Amino acid sequence: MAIDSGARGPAQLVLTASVARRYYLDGRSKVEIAQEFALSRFKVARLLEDARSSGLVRIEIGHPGSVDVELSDRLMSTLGLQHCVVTDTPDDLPATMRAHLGAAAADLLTEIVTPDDVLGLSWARSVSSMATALQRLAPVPVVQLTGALARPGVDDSSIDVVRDVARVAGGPAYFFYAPMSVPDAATAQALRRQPEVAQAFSRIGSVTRAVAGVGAWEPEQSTLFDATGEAERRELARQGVCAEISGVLVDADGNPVRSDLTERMIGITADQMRAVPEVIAIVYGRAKVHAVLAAVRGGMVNSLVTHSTLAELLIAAASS
Amino acid sequence: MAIDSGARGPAQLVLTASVARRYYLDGRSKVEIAQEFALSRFKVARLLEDARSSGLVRIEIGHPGSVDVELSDRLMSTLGLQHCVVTDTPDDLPATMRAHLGAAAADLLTEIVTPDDVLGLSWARSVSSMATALQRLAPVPVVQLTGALARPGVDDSSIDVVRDVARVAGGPAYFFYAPMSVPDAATAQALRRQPEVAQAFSRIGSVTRAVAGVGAWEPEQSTLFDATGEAERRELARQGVCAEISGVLVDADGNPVRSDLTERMIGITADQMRAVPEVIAIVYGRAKVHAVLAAVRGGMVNSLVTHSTLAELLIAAASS
DNA sequence: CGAAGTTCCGCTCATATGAGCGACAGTTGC
DNA sequence: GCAACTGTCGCTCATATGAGCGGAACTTCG
Repeated sequence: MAIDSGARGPAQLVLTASVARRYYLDGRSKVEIAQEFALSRFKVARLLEDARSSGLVRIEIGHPGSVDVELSDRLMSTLGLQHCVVTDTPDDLPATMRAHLGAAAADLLTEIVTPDDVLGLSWARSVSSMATALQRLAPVPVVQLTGALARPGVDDSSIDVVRDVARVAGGPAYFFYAPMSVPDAATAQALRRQPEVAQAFSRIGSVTRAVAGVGAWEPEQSTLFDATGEAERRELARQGVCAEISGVLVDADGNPVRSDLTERMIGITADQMRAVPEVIAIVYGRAKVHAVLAAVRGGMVNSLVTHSTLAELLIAAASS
Repeated sequence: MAIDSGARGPAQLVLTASVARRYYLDGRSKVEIAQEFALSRFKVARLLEDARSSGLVRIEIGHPGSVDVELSDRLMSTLGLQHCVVTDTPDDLPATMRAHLGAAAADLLTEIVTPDDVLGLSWARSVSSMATALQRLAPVPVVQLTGALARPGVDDSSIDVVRDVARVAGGPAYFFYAPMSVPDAATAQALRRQPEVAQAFSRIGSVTRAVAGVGAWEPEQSTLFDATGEAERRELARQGVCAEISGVLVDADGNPVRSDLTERMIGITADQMRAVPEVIAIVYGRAKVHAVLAAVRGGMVNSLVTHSTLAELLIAAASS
């Protein structure tokens, strides 16, 4: 009936509360409190335990901003991430969410990038949103990790993400104009030999932090999927492709899936991506649960910027 | 602008929250946390300080019942009381408040009275309410401290408070039937020599805990005031009478006021009351602020059972 | 560029604290 | 009446913790 299991009567209750106030709010030591109330310090400790377990003292952790720190923490430890930022952005328009998460990711990047870092950027709309929101960055080199994939009819005007970010940072930019995938391996080979491309690629090994999006191998859930022919999509799906991270395809366990397409891609390879110390993915949408899990399990991604809904789903899926 | 002064970015924020959760909610030690996050224990301590001062960690003390523990604590330390129970009873009908406070006082008494105590009861409606609510009490002697003062037209049917409480306790009752005040000193003298009265009075010195009401020397604020002739009321007011506790009259500083009436009272004296180790007063109503302060200052009362409104007023008045 | 703050960090050492123990009192069941 | 049980208390001793310090990195001026 009574919720307060510890207290036997009002005097006990008030005493416990007094002790708790002095300890938790006034910051006095248990020894001091014990002296003040003529109790043993053990008694004080037991009263405080009672106060905690009976709910007389309630401790809450949270903050007034848009970051759900508790959820971020849980997601971080559940997936073993390096960094994790979960915003409580409502699940409305993709563009809105992208903007929110982009801003959150920009804040994160501003905070964690040091002058010793080398920043890699993949081509994704969420990365572009981040670039837009970015206002300050340590002076680091910025390296383009993949070719661009402009979708017909959609002008993102954001092929210059790398250049923009480098301008904010005040560091050198290693970028190139090339598509993410081409029709045949020979063309890809040729492109990779282009001076700008080759120079950017030569820097990939020294990248210390990268930002990418994660796509699920489904319609509308990956720019690369949408740009790939139907037959090839199906073939790749048959081979177990589950997620696409900056052009790198992995199956549900996070293992890279090699295929014809791999040869025709202009961009970072699976091994190179795994070698980057920190890859931050900006992801949103319920549909991407398994793709994100795959990317994390495969070691492609080790930090996340996402929203509450997906975070909860990820935790649930990872725990089962 | 930002309330969280401590955190410089989302990563810092999430880290601080994680550390705080492990420390405050999971009960891990700072050393453990330091190891887990590869920080020095000092850094952990500083993060926790930040978390506290920035409001990321909020600690509240309160409980779901009717006792306002925080206010009780503050009133207790402000007035230097032994015990204090403040309920958040709304200020409605006096009878309702009396019943609530009576129940609270009964709980308090049940809790703090030990078999070694001797209990003294004064005559007051609030004490009667307490007796009604009392359901359990250590087997102690119960001593009547004053004569009764039945008001014309009000049948309290509670002249037997002492007998009732003693029955609940299972201890001996020392009670008598006599009025609180009589028209002349000689009659008072004679009454005091009555065997029952004398026997009860002889126990007053051994009383260890007493329960009383506190009256303000104003109309409707003291049964004794209302029962006293107008001339005498005024004369006593002129002498500075501010409060009445179980028939004992004190001025605003708590000093006893001796007068004709004193000689004509049947009950405990000021000196005897001050000698009782713990006198618990049950008081309600905004009008009694100064009376209660006087009673406490004079050492007549050293524990209080009251309601939030009066408690706040008492704290405000005592602090000024 | 150099000097004077300013902030952050991790150290030492005295103190505060917790785990676990045995003593003791009150309760229960025979 | 007595024995087992239960809950409370305060102890010891190893560990956790805080106050205050000095050094290093970074800022801010001249």
